[in-house]
Amino acid sequence: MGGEAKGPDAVPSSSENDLISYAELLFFAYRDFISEPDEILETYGFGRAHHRVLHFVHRTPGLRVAQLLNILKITKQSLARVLKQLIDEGFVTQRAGKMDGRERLLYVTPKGAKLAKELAALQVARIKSALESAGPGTDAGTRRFLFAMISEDEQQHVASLLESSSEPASSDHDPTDQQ
Amino acid sequence: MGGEAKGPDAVPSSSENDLISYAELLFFAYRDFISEPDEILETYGFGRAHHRVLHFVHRTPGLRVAQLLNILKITKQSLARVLKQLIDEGFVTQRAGKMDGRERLLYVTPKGAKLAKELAALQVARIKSALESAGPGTDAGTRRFLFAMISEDEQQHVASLLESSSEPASSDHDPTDQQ
DNA sequence: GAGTTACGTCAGCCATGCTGACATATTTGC
DNA sequence: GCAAATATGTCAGCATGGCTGACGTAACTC
Repeated sequence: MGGEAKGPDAVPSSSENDLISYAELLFFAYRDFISEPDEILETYGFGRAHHRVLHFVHRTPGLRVAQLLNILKITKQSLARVLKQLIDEGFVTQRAGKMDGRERLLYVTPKGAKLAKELAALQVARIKSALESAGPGTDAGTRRFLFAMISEDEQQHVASLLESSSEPASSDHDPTDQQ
Repeated sequence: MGGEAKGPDAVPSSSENDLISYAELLFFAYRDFISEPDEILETYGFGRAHHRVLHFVHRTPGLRVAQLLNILKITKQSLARVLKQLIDEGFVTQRAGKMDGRERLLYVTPKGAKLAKELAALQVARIKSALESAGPGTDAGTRRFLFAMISEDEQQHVASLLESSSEPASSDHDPTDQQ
C-alpha cells in the first residue's frame, strides 16, 4: 500500500492514503467555503446558482449568455431560470450587442454589484485568513495546485478568464464598444 | 481596496482582486474534481451523494449513521434516501452495535469497496498529477491551506477524522469517541 | 431569401437538499 | 421495572437546480 517507490524527482511523496485525505480536505474546504454566502443568499431568496451567475457577470461585464454557459457548464435552461430571476429582481441587466444585435450582453446593476461584492468579501476574507494561517509562501503553490486540478482542456479557458479580470468581456468583437 | 499594508510577516500579498480569482480557481477545480467520478456513478444509477456516503463508510468502517450525518452536514432524510439505495443494492451493509444495539454500524461490502476504490483512484490520480505539475514542495502548504479553509469549529472534527484513517470507527463508545 | 446563430421559453423529469411528524428498538436512570 | 432519552427508520411533502427535447424569434451571413 505505501507505494513510495518513485523516480528521484517525484513529489516528495504523499502515500496513496494521504492523497485520499486530500480529496476529503477539498470536500470539507469547499463545503464550508460556500456555506457563508449561502446564508446571505437565502435572505434574498437566491441559491448558489444565482451566486455563480452574479459573480461572473460582475467580474466580466458584458459577458454573453453563451460564455456564461461555458463557464458554468450547465444547460441553457438551467441558466435561464436563475438568470431570469436576477434580471426580474433588478440585479442584472441585459443589453443587445451593438455590432451583433442577437447577443444579450450581461451587466450587473448597482444593486447587483453591491450583493456581488458582499458575497465576494466573505469568501475573500476566508481565503485571506486561510493563506495567512497556512503561512507565507503558500500562496503561489496552492494557486498552481488548484489550477492544475482543472481539466487540461479547460485550463486555457480559465487562464484567459482570470487574466481578463476586471476588463470588460470582449463581447462585441469590437474593443471600443463597451457600454 | 488594494490593501497591501500588512505586518512584516504577512502573506507576500495577493491583491484583493487576486484573492477573488482564488475563489474562482476553487470553483473550477472542484467542478472538475467531481466530474470524473460522476460519470462512473451514472452507470450505476448513483450520484454524488452516493459517492460521499460510500467514500466515508469505506474509509471509516463501522461508522455510525449519526457520525455520517455530522460529516456530510445533511439531514437524516437526505441521507436515508441514498443510504437505503446503497444497502438495497449491496454496496453497504449494517450491523447492530455489540455494546449498543441501537447503533447501526456501516460497512462497505466487497462490491462497495471495489467501487469506492475505483472512484478514489480517479481522484487520487488527479491530485497526484496536480501536485506534480504544481512542483515539489507544494504539498504541505496546500494541505495547510485547505485545512485552514475549513470553518474553525469544524477543523477539530476533520483533523481527527483524517488521523483515524483506515482504523475502524470507535463505534462502541470508545472513550476517544468525540461525537 | 435560406440557413445559421444567439437567445428565450415551454413542458416535464430527476437528484438531492429541506421540514415536521411519527414509529420502533434499545439503553439508561430513577 | 418502567419512564425517558437515544439511535435509527420512515412517511409526506416542498424547493432548488441539474437535465432533455422541442420550438419560436430576431438578427446576422451568404
